[in-house]
Amino acid sequence: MSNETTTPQCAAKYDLPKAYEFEEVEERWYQYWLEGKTFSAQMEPGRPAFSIVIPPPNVTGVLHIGHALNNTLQDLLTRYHRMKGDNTLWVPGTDHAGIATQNVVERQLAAEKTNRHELGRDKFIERVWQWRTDKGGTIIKQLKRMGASCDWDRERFTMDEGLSKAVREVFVRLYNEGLIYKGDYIVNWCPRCKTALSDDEVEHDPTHGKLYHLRYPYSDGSGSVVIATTRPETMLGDTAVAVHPDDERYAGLDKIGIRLPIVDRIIPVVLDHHVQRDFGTGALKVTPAHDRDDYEIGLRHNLERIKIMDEHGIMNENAGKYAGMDRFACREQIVKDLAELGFLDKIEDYEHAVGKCYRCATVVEPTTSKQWFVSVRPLADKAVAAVREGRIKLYPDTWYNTFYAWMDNIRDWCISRQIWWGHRIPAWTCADCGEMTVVSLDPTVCGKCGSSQIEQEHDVLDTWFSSALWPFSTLGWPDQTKELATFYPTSVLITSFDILFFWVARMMMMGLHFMDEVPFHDVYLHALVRDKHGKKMSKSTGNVIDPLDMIAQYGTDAFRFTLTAFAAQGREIKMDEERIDGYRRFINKLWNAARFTQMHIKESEPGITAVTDNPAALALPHRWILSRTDAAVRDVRKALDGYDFNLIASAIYQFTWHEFCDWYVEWIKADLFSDDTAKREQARGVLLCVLENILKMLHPICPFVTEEIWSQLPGQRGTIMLESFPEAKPTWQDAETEQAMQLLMEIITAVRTIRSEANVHPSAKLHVSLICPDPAKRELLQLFSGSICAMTRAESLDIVESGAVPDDAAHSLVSGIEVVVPLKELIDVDAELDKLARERKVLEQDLQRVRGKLGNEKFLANAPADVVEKERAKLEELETKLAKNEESRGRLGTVK
RNA sequence: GGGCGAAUAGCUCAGUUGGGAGAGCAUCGGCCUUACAAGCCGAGGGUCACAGGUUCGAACCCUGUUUCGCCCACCA
Repeated sequence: MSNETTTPQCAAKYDLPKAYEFEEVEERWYQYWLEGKTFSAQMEPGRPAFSIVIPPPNVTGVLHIGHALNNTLQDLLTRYHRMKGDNTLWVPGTDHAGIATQNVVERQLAAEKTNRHELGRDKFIERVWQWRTDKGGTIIKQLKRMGASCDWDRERFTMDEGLSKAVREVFVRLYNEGLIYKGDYIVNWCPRCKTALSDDEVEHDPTHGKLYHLRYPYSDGSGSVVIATTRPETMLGDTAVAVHPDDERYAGLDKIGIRLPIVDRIIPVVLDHHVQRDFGTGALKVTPAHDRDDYEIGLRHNLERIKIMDEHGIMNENAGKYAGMDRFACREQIVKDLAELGFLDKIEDYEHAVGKCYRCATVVEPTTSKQWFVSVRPLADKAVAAVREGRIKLYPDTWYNTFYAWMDNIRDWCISRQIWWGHRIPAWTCADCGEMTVVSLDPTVCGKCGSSQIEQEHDVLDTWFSSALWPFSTLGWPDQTKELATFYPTSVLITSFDILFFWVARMMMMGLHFMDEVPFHDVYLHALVRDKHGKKMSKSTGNVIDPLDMIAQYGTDAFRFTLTAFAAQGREIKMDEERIDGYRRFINKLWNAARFTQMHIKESEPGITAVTDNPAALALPHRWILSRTDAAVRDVRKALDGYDFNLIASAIYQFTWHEFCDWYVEWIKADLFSDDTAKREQARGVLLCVLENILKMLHPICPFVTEEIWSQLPGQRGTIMLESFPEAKPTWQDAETEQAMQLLMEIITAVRTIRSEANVHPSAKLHVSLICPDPAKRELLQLFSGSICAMTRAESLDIVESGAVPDDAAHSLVSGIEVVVPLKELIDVDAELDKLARERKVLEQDLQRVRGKLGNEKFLANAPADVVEKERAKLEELETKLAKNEESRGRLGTVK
């Protein structure tokens, strides 16, 4: 053993065990990387930079398979660019997740038989921070388990001091620009969370409900109109009935009016184009305080807004005798009462979309309330322009249409939330003059009159408000930092498509507005991970795959490889555990290829791979594998640069297993055991070189196993993480060599097929003849007769220019070469005849097609010359094959 | 209602400027062969959803239909 191998690795050199054991390896290497600060970014403004900000998981989160996918893709890009030599930064962090986190802590309090109101606001906030310190680090630990190479010294939290400063700065500036306003509008209200929700935070679930048909009498007693509703309790707040202006059924009704049952209020009939004449009876009850559309109708016709519920979803004093009832209990009661009074026409089963809180699934109640809004139109226009001009690119490109459509219809963004955990709105109202002071530092007096009687807004900001600033707030904005100069705009954002509008679009708006520059150049939107049947994973269905289970069972690398292999653009991901196991086998295969390499190259031999510098001097199989390596490198780089993650995985898999292991390693075994030093040297040098290239290409996907193997290879080695990523090598490209190898491989496969079909035991020695009229090919075959014998386990090999095929031989034709294997009594004549008959059928079909083409004058006239030439060559080959087939059938027929 | 996507081997999917249908897994047969039985060698298997059209030529381009999935939307 050489004593040069004194590199202070994190493990001593050892003979690799027969199977890869990932548990210990993963733990050990992650620690090594952390201690070596290998993930740290440098502040070098000049150098090409690559930066990603993590989509911050909720601080309450635990790693689910979507995180696993998302972070695997980010890590593999980060590692790729780091190896390419870019100054690379991946910013990690978590989101304070207002409602979600508050819910968690409130549940804790409930278990302690108390609640936040008893505790008071300050104590409650303290309690949340405490929770964050104790439990908030879970997902970060899990990301480390995934191998994430984030710059952990730069971990950020949306409630950090720095980020909070950014939030206030943005709020104040937008307010001063008139882009933030406060007003009484209809919003989605969650009676459980007791807060307003933005439109995006409401999910519409198809729900089985009832459609109630209520009869409203005309005020003059001359008749009645039937209206339909799914929420009959809201009739208590009705202030009009609307009909379409052109609806002749109700002509003149607007002059009369309606006597509202139970309430006994006279309400007007208004004419509004919004009403769909063909729905129900074409008459619509209007409750401006509890329905968005009705709210707008109300604005158009100056209708009174009567709120009939409080913030808990309990009927209020305006509900008269129903006051104090829960909204759903009230619904039942009111239907009963209307029925008794004869105002209920009928009840139908009805399936419709019901809006629910995305956090707690409570049915939201549209209601009017005072809220803060962002005027998004001017901000959205900038974002749309940036995307249209190609300054931000979306992958896959199918998202452009959806993006534009959504941005065109965007409504103002309700940013106030009536909870405690979050960034409190920096606005103070003066008790004396009533003016509002909006400043970034807490004021002591009113900005208008100087009074000290000021009180801060109680509401906090929507969580997505701070997330929208993430790409620049994490880099130190509003200060002019080196980080911003070096890493903004970030390179790419990788996220799930379901937060394209929650988050991605808003980052574009804020980034463009405050940095005057896009927040990222590329956006890669990946799919949702579903189960293997394509169903959404959910706890209730019981089809959830827990990433930590997968890691424990198959190892992080196998899991990461699987996620990468599944990540095809525009495809949903149907996760199948069997695939993970398949890729675990792949990693084990690689491990064993490394073991094999290590067996032959134990000691450090600097310069052993120098043989690859002059490929022309190498024997054919070496030239071939180098040419194939070059092709693989080009494929992998292209796929990486285009975010075609599935192609990265398949290119590496295919090359490693089927070209390197199956062909190359098998082929060079004889050389590795040879007495010829030169032969041995070449084989060892190329073997090691190609393995190294594979490890480097694979490292971004499978960081652990590649690092472990790398450290066990001979020579003084640092971490593979900081090696340079393989580049295309034009000197390795060699089409002629690939063609020659192709021919040899086809011959070998032909012999193996004959062998297998005739059921010849592998230990039974064979004699093979090759009839080859082409002198150049004959020379090639002669040169590699040893390899052909070894790969087919043939005892002897004759290569002749011409000759007759013996009666008892199996044979096939490959590229003009006749492969003949005399089988004596081994041959199964019937089976052979069957096979020939099948082959003949195929040949005749092919011939018919080719002759048809070549007989078509239009084809000859219009098709490119090379295509015609190819068809001619094909015709010739098919004719030869058919002739040989006839010959064989005749011969075997006589044997029989 | 509008938009987007998908339909190719038993399953999951490739198939990038239109030119002889591929991979992995599964299945079947044979093998412990100087790294790997977590392996090796070989085989079978497809009317490229359907119907038209363009073209010398279509899995691919166009039109329509069917089925499935997703997103958006103010039919109460």
